Amino acid sequence: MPELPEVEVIARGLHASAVGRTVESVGHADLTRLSESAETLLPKLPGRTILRIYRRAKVLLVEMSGDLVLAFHLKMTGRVVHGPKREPKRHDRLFLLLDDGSLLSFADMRKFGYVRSFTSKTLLEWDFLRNCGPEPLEVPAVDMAQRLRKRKAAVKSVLLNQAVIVGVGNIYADEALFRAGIHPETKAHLLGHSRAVRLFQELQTVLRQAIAENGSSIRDYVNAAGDAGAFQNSFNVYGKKGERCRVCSHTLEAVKVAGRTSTFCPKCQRK
DNA sequence: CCAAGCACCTGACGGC
DNA sequence: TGCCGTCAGGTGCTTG
Repeated sequence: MPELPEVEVIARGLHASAVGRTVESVGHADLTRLSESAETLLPKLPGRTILRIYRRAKVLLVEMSGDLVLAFHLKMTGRVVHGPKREPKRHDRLFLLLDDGSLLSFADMRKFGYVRSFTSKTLLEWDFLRNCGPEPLEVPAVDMAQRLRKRKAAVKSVLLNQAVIVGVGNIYADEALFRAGIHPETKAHLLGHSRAVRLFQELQTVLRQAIAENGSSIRDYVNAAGDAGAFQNSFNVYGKKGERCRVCSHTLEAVKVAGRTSTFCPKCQRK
């Protein structure tokens, strides 16, 4: 489900509504295949106060008192929602009951996602984050262009590679490539400097716009309050194979790059 | 080190 | 209606 904009929107929403609340109890837990076992994770939580909720790459981080950080990776279908207490449903994975009677819930239909706990020290040592590249909204487009052009793979797969730049997934890779007029199969190292810079300028624009519009909802994504985003209404190419290009009216096509469907306009996007 | 391909799950949708 | 194949906002592991 969530790429950078969606996780960012969730983090901001949770930060605004849940900071200062203390965990009273774990109301429900289905930790099957959840990376950290129930015996080690659950007893750590009651009594801790939520201090800060933020995002790094596509990971949602919940900083709690007593030097504990919960890391949620939502993968394709994970949700973290803060709202009124309710009964567990089929795909709910973890319920944290808070001291104002509200509920912080994690659900994940496909079970790809996970929760792990860290101290501030072990979080820094976590291989996943250590292997992550820079944040696209914190680094100049010129610097990202230089990183990209060191790779020989298709530009689309380089955009998806979290070791190069974090936060970009299939939606925003396709949308940024369209805006920059670049064919997804173009070899990254063959892109000229100016086209690579343009690509990251467009990427930054599309990520900021998506955050402002509350993220993109295809089927599963909802924000911290359980509401859908609106940016899917602004897509130019993602999921639009066979439709007309908004710019030139040519029929949009799709190819597989790095195993992912990549939709593009063959007239507007050149190798 | 880099790149490619499949595995991990469940559900929705289209074709027959 | 129902069965079957395909596809889905991501990453991890294996192989070359």
